[in-house]
Amino acid sequence: MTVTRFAPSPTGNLHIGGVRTALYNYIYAKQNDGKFLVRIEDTDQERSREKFEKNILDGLQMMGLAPDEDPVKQSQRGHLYLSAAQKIVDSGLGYYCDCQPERLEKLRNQQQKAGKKPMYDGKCRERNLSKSENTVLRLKTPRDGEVKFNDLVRGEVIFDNCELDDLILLRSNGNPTYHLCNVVDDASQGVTTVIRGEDHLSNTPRQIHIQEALGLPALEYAHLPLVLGENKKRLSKRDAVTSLDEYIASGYLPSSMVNMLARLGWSKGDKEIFYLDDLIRDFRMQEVQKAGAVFDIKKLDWINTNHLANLDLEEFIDHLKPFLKKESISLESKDNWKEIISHLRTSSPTLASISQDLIPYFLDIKTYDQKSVDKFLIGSKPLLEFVIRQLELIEPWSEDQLDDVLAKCQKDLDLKTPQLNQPIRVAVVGSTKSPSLGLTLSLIGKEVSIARIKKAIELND
RNA sequence: GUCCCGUUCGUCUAGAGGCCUAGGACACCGGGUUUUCAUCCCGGCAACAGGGGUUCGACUCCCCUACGGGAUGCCA
Repeated sequence: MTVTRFAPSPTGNLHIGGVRTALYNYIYAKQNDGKFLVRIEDTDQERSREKFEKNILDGLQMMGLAPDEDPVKQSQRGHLYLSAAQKIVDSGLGYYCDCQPERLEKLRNQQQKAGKKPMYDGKCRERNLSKSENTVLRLKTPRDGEVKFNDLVRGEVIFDNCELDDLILLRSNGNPTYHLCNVVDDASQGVTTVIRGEDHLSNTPRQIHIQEALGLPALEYAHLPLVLGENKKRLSKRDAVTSLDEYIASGYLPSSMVNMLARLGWSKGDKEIFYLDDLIRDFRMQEVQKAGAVFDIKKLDWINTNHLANLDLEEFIDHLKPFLKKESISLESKDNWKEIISHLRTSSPTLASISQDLIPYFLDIKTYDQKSVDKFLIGSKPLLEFVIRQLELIEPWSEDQLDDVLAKCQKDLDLKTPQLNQPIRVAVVGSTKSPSLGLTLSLIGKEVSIARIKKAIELND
């Protein structure tokens, strides 16, 4: 059975690169009727935090990428690594080394200066040292030959063993290193396919050597191209929003994030809108692009617009509610809230900005758009006074009636549509952004509309 | 520095030797939807990194250069 895993280290909040890795792991497992597992790689005690672990797990849950088994934590399986290390020692494939960091650093510098690849020189390889307080355990890496593995996105990948040195398995403090843990855990969790970022490509031959020393079966790999920022560099907190939470807080739907991340580095014909189910059906790891891909927020906006539009009204409102709360908008404060939402739901690409757009329909106008005021409100006093007199007569206050009256005003005043409508619109919603004017006024209601136009007139004085 | 991986419109990509006058999408620009924003529709702009091969023929195969990324840790 195919078993994949997502193995984040809890040293930060779940970031979108991680989400993509998890997503591809999840999809691949589901496509093969396999299992998707999560492993928390928290061996870095300095930087690992419980809250990050929670954030990662919650994030996956939210994205619909829940693991098929309870996540395991490396910090709780120390014995596994130690016994694996012992096995390597016993089989003579590892050795203790007491070379000091200072010596190693000097060595590296020299090698680099000489134009060579920095590598441990194997000084202790045949010294047969036994374990002591400041020895590390190293793996005896084969000196010649090559390592081959199959990569689902790159095909066959080959590394020369002479490029690799004897890596450290156990630190001098006795703790296992990342590579050892990783290999041991993949084996113990029954992982068959390792799907991870391209930054791990050159780690792979090292890990294969550990597998071989432990007599473990070979795995299948897929190294994903990295998610890049606008600067074409690996997406980093420094120059872009990286954490999933922030995207969700801006009002992007989880399904939009899935769609966006899946489409980054992969495509299927002309199709652009995908949901998780579509991906499980259509995605092919072999079709994944080899080069890194830039994360384009504009494309995300467009995708989100589509996903939002595909929601039915009830679902849409459920997603919108937390954002309304942030703006202190309560739907119940208006009888016609359903009507308002259904007309405004496509106003902006994110739930957060839609909520902003909704403010004038539920609360007082918070801010007037200065440009709109300058352009349309200044000098509009006579016009607005005229309009108010007409509006006050309207009964019932319906879109049709409003359209008629507005058309009549336009004729009476001999104005073009925007000349009449824009000042009214700005007076009523604070900007030029709103549905057609008759509809806008009907949604806002007679009393409030007239009050706002009066206020706009005062503003004019 | 060394090793590895990569390189098609601004961005995401299609393209597995002739179907390519290089296709789609986002963005952008212009037009339309009885002249607000958004939506929607129509149209436009725009790319095979460069140089050598191989071949009747190369975006597609090979080599070199350039550029970008990754790895070079007792981090993961």
